[in-house]
Amino acid sequence: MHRFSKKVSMTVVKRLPKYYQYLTDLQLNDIEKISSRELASLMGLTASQIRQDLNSFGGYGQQGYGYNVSELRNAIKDILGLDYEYSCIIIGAGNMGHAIANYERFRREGIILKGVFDVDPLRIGTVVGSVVVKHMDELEEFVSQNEIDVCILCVPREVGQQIANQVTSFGIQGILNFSPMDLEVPKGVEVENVNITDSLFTLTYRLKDYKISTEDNPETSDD
Amino acid sequence: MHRFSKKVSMTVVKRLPKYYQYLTDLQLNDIEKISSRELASLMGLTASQIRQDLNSFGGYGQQGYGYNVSELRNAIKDILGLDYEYSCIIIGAGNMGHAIANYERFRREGIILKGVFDVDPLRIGTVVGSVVVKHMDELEEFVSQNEIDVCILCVPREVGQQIANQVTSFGIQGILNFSPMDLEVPKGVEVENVNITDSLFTLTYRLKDYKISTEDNPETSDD
DNA sequence: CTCTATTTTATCAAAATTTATCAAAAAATG
DNA sequence: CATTTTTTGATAAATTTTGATAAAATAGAG
Repeated sequence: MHRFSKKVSMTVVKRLPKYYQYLTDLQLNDIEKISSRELASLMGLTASQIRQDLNSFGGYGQQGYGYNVSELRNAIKDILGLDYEYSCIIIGAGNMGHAIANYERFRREGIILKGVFDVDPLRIGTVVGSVVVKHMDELEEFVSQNEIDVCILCVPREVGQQIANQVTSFGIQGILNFSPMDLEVPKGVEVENVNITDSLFTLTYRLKDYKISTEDNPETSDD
Repeated sequence: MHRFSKKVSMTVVKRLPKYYQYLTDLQLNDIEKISSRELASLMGLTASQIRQDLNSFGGYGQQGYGYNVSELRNAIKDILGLDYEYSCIIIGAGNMGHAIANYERFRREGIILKGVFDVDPLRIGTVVGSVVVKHMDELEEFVSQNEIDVCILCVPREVGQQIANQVTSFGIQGILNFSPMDLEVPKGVEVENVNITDSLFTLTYRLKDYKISTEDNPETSDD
């Protein structure tokens, strides 16, 4: 099996969830096969890129036919690691923590919420997404008794790094980081950032850009 | 006047918010100047890339000195369009809508929340992030009376496209989309997606990847 | 005021990514 | 059953992005 023989670039990996999403939709609509050309038009990519992307994991397509939707979907599901069930905890039971805890999609794909932690006495003991919020003091013992794969960090910037230090020292290897900052983590720990502010700012950039390029005479003078 | 003469790639633009963040932190720590080498080490980039990135907007640095922190920060702030005040509305007053509405950082950078809309009778009339939730039926009139730059979409997948159609037909040009789907929008409308599921899945990919690659070969790579 | 150490800017080379092309395989057609 | 059409996978070409370095400019020391 050559599937994991050569390293696939992160550029390609970042597109995989989108493939997975579209294939899931196609399957839900009882569509059995799809060609790279059709999928490209659907997703707004080039057919060539799709073939190249998919082929970096193995030959899932068939010449003259295309790709079998459910087969390809299953393959990508496995490639994304979704054939495995992940245990996760959420740290920070604020609005963002709530939002994630109640995100149905995560559970459906096998990401199981095992605990929610906070330091605010008003939050501790309340139920968030079917689990009872515990105090951070209980985190270490909890992690030692439950194998936790992923920590979803929804805490303020000021404490993000400190909590990341804690959870990694307890052995957690994956962090989905909603705190608006970069984290320094030990080798072997994977961090994926969701930086809402950064996203908003690229939007404002594009809005401004559009305004300027559509104005005839920009009078931008600063010195 | 070469500043807006050649188009800057999205790859570079996506790094700007991060520069802005780091420069803000430096300024807060009363650091007046910084060289590309220092900033590179701080941010985990190469000095060369930083120089190239910054120079694509203009000569903010000074040879033999480096970059003046507050000057560069202001420049990037303007480049990101943050010299302008944006009016925004949130559609969907669920947990995610709440989370965004209470995000202090947005207001601080000049993104002003003007309204929150939903269809759930239980939510209408409640206060979210200092504004009262209105029914979607009031959206059109509200938008016509208040110039709204950005719509933050926090609604379920099923209604995302339909609501995007509405808001764009009312003249809104920018959408920050938290609904887990791609949106089709008229030309001139800018959409920035924040897809939490996609982020989680790239994390699970990397977790699995790491597991597999360390089973036989305990060599690790860093970026 | 001159000299040296820094550090940007501009340029070029290298690496990575995307797109295009095409032979080979499979399916569809008649 | 031969022929045409479709479509992949592989390779090549084009484009974009990154990294390295020489040239130019500045600060600071003496």
